[in-house]
Parts: sequence; structure tokens; C-alpha cells
Amino acid sequence: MDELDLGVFSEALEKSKTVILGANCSVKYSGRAESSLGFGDRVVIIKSDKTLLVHQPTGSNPINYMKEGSVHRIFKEGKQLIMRSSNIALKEFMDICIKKVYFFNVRGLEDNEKIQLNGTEQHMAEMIYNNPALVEKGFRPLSMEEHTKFGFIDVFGYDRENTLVVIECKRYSGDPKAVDQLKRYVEKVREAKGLVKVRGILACPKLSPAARQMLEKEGFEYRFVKPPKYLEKYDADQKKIGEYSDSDA
Amino acid sequence: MDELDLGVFSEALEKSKTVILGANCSVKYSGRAESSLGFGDRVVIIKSDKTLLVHQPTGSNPINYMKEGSVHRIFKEGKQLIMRSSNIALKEFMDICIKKVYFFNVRGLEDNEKIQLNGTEQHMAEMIYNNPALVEKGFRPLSMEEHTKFGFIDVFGYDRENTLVVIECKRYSGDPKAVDQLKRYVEKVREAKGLVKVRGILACPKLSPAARQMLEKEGFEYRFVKPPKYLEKYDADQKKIGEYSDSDA
DNA sequence: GGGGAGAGATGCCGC
DNA sequence: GCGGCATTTCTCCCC
Repeated sequence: MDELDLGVFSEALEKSKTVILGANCSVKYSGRAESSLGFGDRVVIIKSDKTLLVHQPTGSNPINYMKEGSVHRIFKEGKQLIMRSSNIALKEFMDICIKKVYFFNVRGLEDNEKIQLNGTEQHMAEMIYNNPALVEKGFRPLSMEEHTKFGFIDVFGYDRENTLVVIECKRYSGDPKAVDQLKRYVEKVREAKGLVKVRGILACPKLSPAARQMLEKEGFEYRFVKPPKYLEKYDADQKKIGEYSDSDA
Repeated sequence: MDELDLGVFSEALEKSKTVILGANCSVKYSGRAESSLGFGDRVVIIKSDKTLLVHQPTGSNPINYMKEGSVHRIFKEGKQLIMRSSNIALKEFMDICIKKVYFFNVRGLEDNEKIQLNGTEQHMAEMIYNNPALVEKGFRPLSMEEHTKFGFIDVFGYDRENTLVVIECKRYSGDPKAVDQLKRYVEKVREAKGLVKVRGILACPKLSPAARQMLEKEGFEYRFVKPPKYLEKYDADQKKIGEYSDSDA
């Protein structure tokens, strides 16, 4: 379908179908920020929830977009087509000026599936909670991923000397921001409990030089922990992880 | 095009064309994390740089993706098609199992345009640098957006009493992370210069309650500043912003 | 709806 | 390549 039938387009939006458009176009956007993009070949997608994406032929992210619930209409202006989108609630506006249409697809799509994802920071916290020896012998977790009154702490517990321990997990490299975050939680716990000594531990598979320096300066500790991957071994009912040794306990 | 011609597909990838596929499919991914997604209707895009995106009919973000430079091949397995993608360098792998094809487009797309974006944090820093009175009377900026030896400081300068000032800009609401960041820079400058007093200012259009409390506790200050929007008034050569008054200077 | 934090974040720039 | 940081971040969860 090389031609863009305005009636088909309007009907597609009305019926919450998905629209895919390959076209040479330019884009102007104004809302939270402002942007301008000259003419080039792009893929434009309007989803059933009225999300609009403009994709260049390279890169992971859309170069321009409008959020869910936007309103789109299309009209002729001389030889060109204008696709005008607006989201009044968010005060966002976009004009796509279309010079040439390469392809045009309309299709109702149905998808009620949700993704199951493993190896996130939350899974790291669970793993540590269920395998305290990953931190150290005698560590006794109290909570994980909980909105405590001290903030959202990944893993919270006592060490063998009954000193409180705050653990911040990062699934990738520990960086200055992660140490900032750990420090903020540790200080909040110290103040709230009136304690002098609360331990802070950063658990991640890697540590940046600046982060290491900050950790040392604050008297915090580092533990090498990798996010768990257990797609085949994962039991959705039990959520048990049996492959991590507790031999140090 | 309702049929997916395996030859057309292979040739498209070879010639760096863009492939758009509407299909009922399931997705499994393994790499930095692991994920599993049951059958549903989706749009699959392979870009000329071999980025792969899987989009559900709602939402801004791809539900699954492979990064630039991945390798994709497709083959029949019984009644179904398997699209297998891998990125050896990143140790990432994906299988898309295709049950039904709704549409299939192949097209070479060309786009050398780059977006011009206004109203970013960098523009806020430029605006303050060029209009110091936005901070206060007598403020003298030294640098902006520079990798100083104290870190990457948005705006750095002296106040009228020759006290050093570190300014952190945020284009949206100032939050605890922003105060952490400001604090880190201020402390670095203090230590490096052996100073007792270095001022910290958070410049943003909004401040969260927790951030306000942290600012006060640290003795830092808040300035109401909005990111500039000046699409029509922007002069690319001069980069001057004339609409902000300097009457306080 | 706002606040707080993660993300398979991505993208950009600098070293 | 890694480090550090912004993003029209987006998304989720909780208040």
C-alpha cells in the first residue's frame, strides 16, 4: 500500500488499529522541550493507545514521539500531507510534514501478554535475602525491597554483632550515584534510630573507580554480586533459588 | 504483503534495508537479563543498523529489542517461522517464534538529518551563564557544562563576596538525587580548594518536599528557573538569549 | 496525580 | 572501550 488513504487513516484511529507508515517527512515538536528535524526517511507508528513513534533508520530510540492518549489527524496541504498530533493534557504538540509515502499499513493488533523478566535488581535483592551468606556469615536479613520509613531499601538486616546493615543492589556497575543513594539511606537510618554505627554495603558485579573511592571514604563496603539468571530453573510458584551456595553460613 | 518471503528478508538485511513485520509471535531473550513473552500481535522492526525492536500494540517502549550490530536470520520450523538474533559481542540472544504474518514491508530508508533540541539542561546552564542575574545580583560565572577537576559542574562561579558557587540545573522537578549530586560537587570543591564555605544552588522549576528538606539541611539554596524554550527566537550562530531580563544586575 | 527509584535503560561526550 | 551524566527519559509502585 503506497498511497495513504485519508479515510482509511481516520477509520484506523477510530477503531484503535495500529498504523505503520514509511515516509519521507520532517518533524516539529513542542511540549516539555522543543525540537526540529529536517526531511528524511522514517517509520511512523501510531499504536492502538494513540502512542506515536517516529523512528529514524538507525538507533534504538524514537527520534520523536507523542505519549499515549494523544489525538492525531491528517490533512492535505498543497502537495504535502500534514499529520498533526496533540496532547492537550500534557501540552504537547507535533507536526509531521510528509513529502512522500513509501508504505502504509493498518491492522488491528491484539496482545494481552505480559513479559516475564529475570535478573533485575529486585531479583538480586531476593537472592541476597534468601542467601544471606552472599553478604557474609551471620548476616540476618530483616526485609527486602521495602518502603521502610528510612526510604526504599533493597536489603536491610543485622550482622552477627547486631549492627544494622543497609544493602544497595545494582545490577550493573556501581557508580557515584549508587554510593550517594546508599549514603542517604544509611544516614537516614542512623538519624532515625539515633545510632552511631550503621553499615552500608554496595552489592554489584562491578565498581567504578570514583565509586570505590567514595565507598572507602564513607567507610562502606563492596560485595561482588551478579544479578541472577535462572530462566530454565525458575519456579513461578515457589520463587526459590536453589543454585546459590550457603556454605559460608 | 502478507507473506514473508525468506529470500526477500535475507536480501533486505544484506542490503541494509529496513524491515517491518506485523505478526503474531512469542519472544525469548537472554543476555544482560532474561525474558519470556507469550504469543500476541506485535510489530517487529529491523533497522538498517541491525537494531531490532519488538513493539506491543500499546506503550512507548519496545517490549524486547536487540542492539545495533546484531545478526538476524530466519528459518522455518514446522508451521512456524523462527527469527533468531544474536549479538556475540554483547552475549545477547533472542528468538522470535512467528505463528502468523499480518504484514511485511521492506524498504531502503535514507536519513542524514539530526534533530535540533531546545530546552535541555544544557540550555538552562547556558541561559544562566549568559544571564547571571537569574541566580542573583553580582554572580560571576566562571564556567558552564565543563568537566572540571571537581567533576562535571553545570555552572560554576563567584558570588559578590567572592565565595565559590556550584549550581546544579534540573529541567524538571528537583529531587533527592539532584541534591545528592549537588552535595557531591560542593564537597569536592571544598576539599580540593581547602575551603570551609562553598555555596550550592539547585536551579529548577520545581522542588520535591524531600529535596527541599535536604537542601535546607545542607545549607544549600533553591532558585526557580525554567528550561528555556525559544524555537522561533533561537539564533544558531549567536546562541544569544535576549528575552531574559538582567534588571537585577 | 506526585514522589521516589529502577531500567536488558539509551545516547552523548570525554578520556 | 569505560566513566559519568542527561533524557521530551519511561515504567512501576506506593502514598
